[in-house]
Amino acid sequence: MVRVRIAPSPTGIPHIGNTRTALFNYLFAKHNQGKFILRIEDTDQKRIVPGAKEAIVEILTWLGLFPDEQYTQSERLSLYKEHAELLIKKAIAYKKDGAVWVRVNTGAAIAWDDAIGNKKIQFNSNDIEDFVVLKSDGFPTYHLASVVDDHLTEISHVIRGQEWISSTPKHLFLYESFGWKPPIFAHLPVILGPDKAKLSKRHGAKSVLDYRDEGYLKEALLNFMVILGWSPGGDKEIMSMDEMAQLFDLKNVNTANPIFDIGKLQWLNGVYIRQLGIDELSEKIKNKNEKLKRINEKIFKKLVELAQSRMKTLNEFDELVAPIVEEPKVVLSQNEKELARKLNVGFSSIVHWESNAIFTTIKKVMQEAQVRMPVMYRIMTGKESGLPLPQVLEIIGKEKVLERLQKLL
RNA sequence: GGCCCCAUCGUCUAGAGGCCCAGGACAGCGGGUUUUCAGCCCGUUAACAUCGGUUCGAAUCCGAUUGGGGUCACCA
Repeated sequence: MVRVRIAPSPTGIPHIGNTRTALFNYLFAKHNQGKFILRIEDTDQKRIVPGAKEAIVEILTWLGLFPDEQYTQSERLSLYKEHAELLIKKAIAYKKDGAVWVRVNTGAAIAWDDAIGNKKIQFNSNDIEDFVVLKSDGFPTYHLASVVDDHLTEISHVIRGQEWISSTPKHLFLYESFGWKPPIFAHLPVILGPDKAKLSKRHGAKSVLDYRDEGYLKEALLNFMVILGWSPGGDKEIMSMDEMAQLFDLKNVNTANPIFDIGKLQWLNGVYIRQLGIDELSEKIKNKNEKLKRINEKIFKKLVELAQSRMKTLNEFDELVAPIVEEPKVVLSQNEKELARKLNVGFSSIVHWESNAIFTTIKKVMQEAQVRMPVMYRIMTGKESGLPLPQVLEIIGKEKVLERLQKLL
């Protein structure tokens, strides 16, 4: 029975790195009809950040990574204490300054077969220093708590970041000391920033909640994270969660550290936005911006249709629609004023105000003055590009359009 | 620095000895469609870190070098 776990500590809001580890664990569990377990590692009281635990759950919920079981280490303190005492009894651990330390046997090599890259990793136990298992405040350290919990909850595979490789010998030593069979370890390469340094706040280390708030779709984020360091082989890269779970295998997780590339995420987000139906997309956009709920439903959908292929994130809708929702600030040159005057005359004579007629007028003015569309855009919206102009003007309405032109002259 | 991990286009990757003078995707560049910008379609630039082995044959196996990363807490 496959049982995996993620073990976040509530000391911050999960970023792409942590979350990708969660995803890989989840996919591995689903692929093998196993269990996906969430364990909150709140054993460092000083570093706990209020709200972090809630954020972890919120992110997992948003992404659909629902845990089958959940544990919290601060509720299991007696368990760790018991086991620390057991180690003392076995003369493997000793007390010093109120803490319980473990001395690793010297002499023997400590090795395991890592599931990533399918290779053997070996340490010399002489290189491993004594370490604390129970702190003087009575809380366990990660080393003790995770080993005890992984064993007690029958974790079969520990899939975690590569930063844990150097403490794995300690864990293995603990397993051996307790007489327990260790799980299979799989150490995932860490995600690097564009500067090839560890992911920092400036780029990908933003909280996953930030990406959601910026208008990224969970499907895009999930797809992005899964192809960062994993490939099903061949050319496939757009996948639904079900496909990922079906295809996922630790065997083809890459051994090298991938670099976070926001451009690919943006592209993927665009792909998923374009895949959405208009109703669904409208709903998502409205949920992000209350103000938009005031716009007439029919017009709103029309705007969504026009904007769909032009958005990389949901939030970009606001900017695309700005020239319609609010009066743009435009200052025109003499030449542009002349064109505005011509547009004014042309538009005034349109009886049935709709995009085709509007466009005919715009084209006429452009032809006469030998100018191109960006000029027209600037006059009407203050920007040189945007949603299709005739449609935009149709939506704004004849009266309002003429009013705007009036002011420009 | 010690220990450990890693190394294919700028980026994500395919590739598990001959199918590879290395394929796909993003980005870039060029063109087409056109109502600007997108989108869509077509084309294009660009990589096996280096040096030694092994082999009839190496991106693929081995070693060294170089480079990058991780870790060295009563943090996880």
